[in-house]
This record gives sequence, C-alpha cells and structure tokens, in this order.
Amino acid sequence: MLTKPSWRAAFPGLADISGQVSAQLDRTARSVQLKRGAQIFGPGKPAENLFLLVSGTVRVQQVSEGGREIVLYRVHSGESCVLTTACLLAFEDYTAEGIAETDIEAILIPRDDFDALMAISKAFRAFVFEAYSKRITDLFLVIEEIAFKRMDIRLAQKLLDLKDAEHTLHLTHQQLAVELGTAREVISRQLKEFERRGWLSLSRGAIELHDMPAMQRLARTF
Amino acid sequence: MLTKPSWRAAFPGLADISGQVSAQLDRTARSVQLKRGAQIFGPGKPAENLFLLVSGTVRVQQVSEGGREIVLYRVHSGESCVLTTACLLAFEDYTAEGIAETDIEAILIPRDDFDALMAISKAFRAFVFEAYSKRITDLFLVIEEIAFKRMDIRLAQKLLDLKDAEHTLHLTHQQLAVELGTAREVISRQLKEFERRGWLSLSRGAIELHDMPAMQRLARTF
DNA sequence: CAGACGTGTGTGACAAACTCACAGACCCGC
DNA sequence: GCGGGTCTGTGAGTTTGTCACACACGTCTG
Repeated sequence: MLTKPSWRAAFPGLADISGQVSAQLDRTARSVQLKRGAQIFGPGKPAENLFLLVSGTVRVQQVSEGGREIVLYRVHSGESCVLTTACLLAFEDYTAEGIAETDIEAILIPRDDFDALMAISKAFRAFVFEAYSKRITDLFLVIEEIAFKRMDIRLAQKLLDLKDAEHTLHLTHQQLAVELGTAREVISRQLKEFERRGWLSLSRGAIELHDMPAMQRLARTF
Repeated sequence: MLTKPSWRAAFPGLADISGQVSAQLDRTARSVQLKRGAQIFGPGKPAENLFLLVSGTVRVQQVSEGGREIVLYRVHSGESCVLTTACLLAFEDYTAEGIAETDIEAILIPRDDFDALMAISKAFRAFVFEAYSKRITDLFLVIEEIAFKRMDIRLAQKLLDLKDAEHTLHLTHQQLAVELGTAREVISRQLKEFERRGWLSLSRGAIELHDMPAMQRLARTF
C-alpha cells in the first residue's frame, strides 16, 4: 500500500478514510497553489470542484449591488468550502466570492468524484456534513450579530479576533468596516474613542492593542 | 410493485427515485402531523430525523440571548429542512428554532436511513444538496438585506410578500418586527408613514394594502 | 354594566449608526 | 520638494434603535 500524500495530514476529518476509498480520493485529487489576493470563486463562476484548503486562509464575502461588502466567514486549513460544495451538485448560482487571504495550497476534487465519494464512504459524508453544519451555524451567528449587537462590541471582538502575535492589526479602517458590514466612518470614530480610553493606539494602516482585558470586558457585554 | 404513498407527490425533487431505493424510502419514512404553533426543533433538541414537509409551512427563526428574534427563512411544502439535516449527521448544536406556521404534515426519515439513502441514490443526494444550496443563498440574502438595505424598503417588500389574497396581512407590528429583525416602534412609525401616503390602512392586528404599485416601486429602489 | 386585565398601538426624547461632503495627513515615486 | 493616491478625521443631517409611558381595544368577570 502506498503512503498517503502529505496533504491528508491537514484534514483530521478525513483520517478515518482508508482502503479503496482512500486510494480513490488520492487518485482523483489535484493540488493547486494560488497567490494571496486571488479570487477562488465568485458570482457567475460555476463550481466544478470540491475545494479542500491545505494551507492558508480564504475569506468569503458577500458583495452587494451598491458595492458594499461584508465578510461572511473564513475557511482555514483543514476545512472545505461549503459554498462551492453546495453549488457543486445543485448548480445554483451563489452571490458570494472567495478570496485567498494568504498564499494558499488546496486540493480539488471534481464533482463526479465528489459524488462517488459521497456514495461509497460514510466517513466522507460525515466530513462534508460537518463542514456544512459549521458554516450554517457561523452564518446564523453573523446574522444575529448584525441585527442585534452594538457596533462597539462587535468591533472590540473583531480586533481581538484578528490581532497578530504582537497584538497588532495591519488593516485599514475600510477593511475593518467590510469585516463588520458597516461604513468606514463608523469604524474610524469608534477606534478614536477606544484610543481616547487608552485601549489601543492608531497609526496609518495599523492598530496596536494595549488594554486587551478592557476590550474583552466590552466584548463580553451582553 | 406497490403504488407510491401519496406524500411523494409533494416532492418533485424525489421524483427520479425508483426501484429498490424508492422502496427503502417508503419503508423507513414515518408520517407525522403537527398543530400550528408547535415547535418542530429548537436549541438543545438534537435532530434525529430528516424532516420533509408535505403540507403547511414552517418558520425558522433565530432567537438571541437578549430575547430578540429574527425570521431566517420559511420551509414550504415539498422542501426539507437543511438545518436539521445538517445537524443530523454532524451532531452540532444549532441555535435556531422551527415553528409550524400552519397545521403541518411531515415525513421523518431516521438518521441511519438518511445516511443509507445518501449512499445508494444519486437522485437523493441531488435533492439534499439542492435544499442546502437554496437555504444558503437565502441566508446570504438575509445578511445582505439586514446589513445594507433601508428599513422602509425592506418593510414594503415584506408586506407585499406576506399579503393574502385580499391584499391584507393579519399580523401585529411586533410580528412584522421579528420578520425584519428590528424593533416594534420602527415598524409602527414606518407603517404610519405608509398610511399617511395612502398606501395602506391600519387597524388592530391587520394591515390592508391599497396602493401596491407604489410599494413595489419603493421595494425595487436600489 | 363597570372595572380589570392583557394585548396592541402611538409618541416623544434621546442615543447609536449611516450617509454625504470635504479637509488634512501620510506615503511613495519622481 | 512636489504631486498623486490612499488613509484618516470631522461636521451636519438622516435613519434606526432604545426607553418610557400613555392610550385604545377586546374580553372576562363580578
């Protein structure tokens, strides 16, 4: 028996797959690399492959007619992209787009092979449904937050969420506005207020967090 | 060969299923009736069955901690409920609830039988993925509307959407507020404004539409 | 029938968020 | 050092959300 290709290590959800199914998966899988910023899918591009992200992250966002945008969720390594999966077999057009947030490496499985895997492997079915389940609950959360949560709370959460190891974010106010589906000015003003409180310091294109406990307290506010 | 049970007629998506698969579907399906207002699923209730709605409609809504609610989508006859399907195999907890909006009749398929059907029938897989696809695009639309659309436009759309054959809605302002995920006062004021313009007339628990072209014009506003 | 109660609706005052318009500030290349 | 693009700050006006409370309507009950 051959050894598994290395990409399989990134998918704990596919660990249970073995034998003939494993061989089929390996045989049909095709690897691709994409550069940061590449559009992976978007309106009008029919999905032809199941997309399994081996490394990097993909940002999925909705673009409205008015040109405004909102981030729906992120796909991390070891996850697949429901959106494309859904449209894979249903042929329905989606209205969201997926952008490579970093250089990425992914595995593509053509629709017919995907369908075959669904048929023959219980473990693969479980993997797919788990991915769906996660995304759907993510979307519910997004809806709840947009509809009911105050902007300052959502912003504090987002800042804590996106900060890097140095407690810093290299994002413009506009990018943060897209994350939260709001206007740039709202973000600017709110950040200014946080700065006034000494929670963070602002500079062009970067935000450095100082008082994270305070922000966590706000983020937990009901 | 036996004749199909009548419920199958309600599901065009299952028309292609035949032979052994059809027999299995009929054997494992269990029919239930529920009264208007019954909670079909909700937080903390693990999903044990695929839910196929034969007649009536089910309203799926998200309830937030603060007690506020928003309608996510409706399941109509001939459709299945993704939410439960998703959690069916993934065991993940959902945070939404499903309410019977009318008396309903539904078919339940236990999780193991669902899984078996996914394995053996391509047509059944297509049916399931189509249902997913539809719901996900619905949710994207909801997010876009909440985030970017003006309240008056959304309200006009909703009124046109929910009106009955007599151009009337038997709903309270509070119920409309839940439909749109906003506060009752906002709805009351906006309705009052529509009434002032002569588009509709208000009475306790009912709204009668008069100038629907005007409302459609507003609803189409970008 | 009067009163009590629950539910639905109207309204004012204020706070939060979005929109529009525009002014500076910063950065990079020339 | 100057000019262009991008990023950020700010004021003014509108829309939406929040809070508090008054009132209207229907039903039940004594």
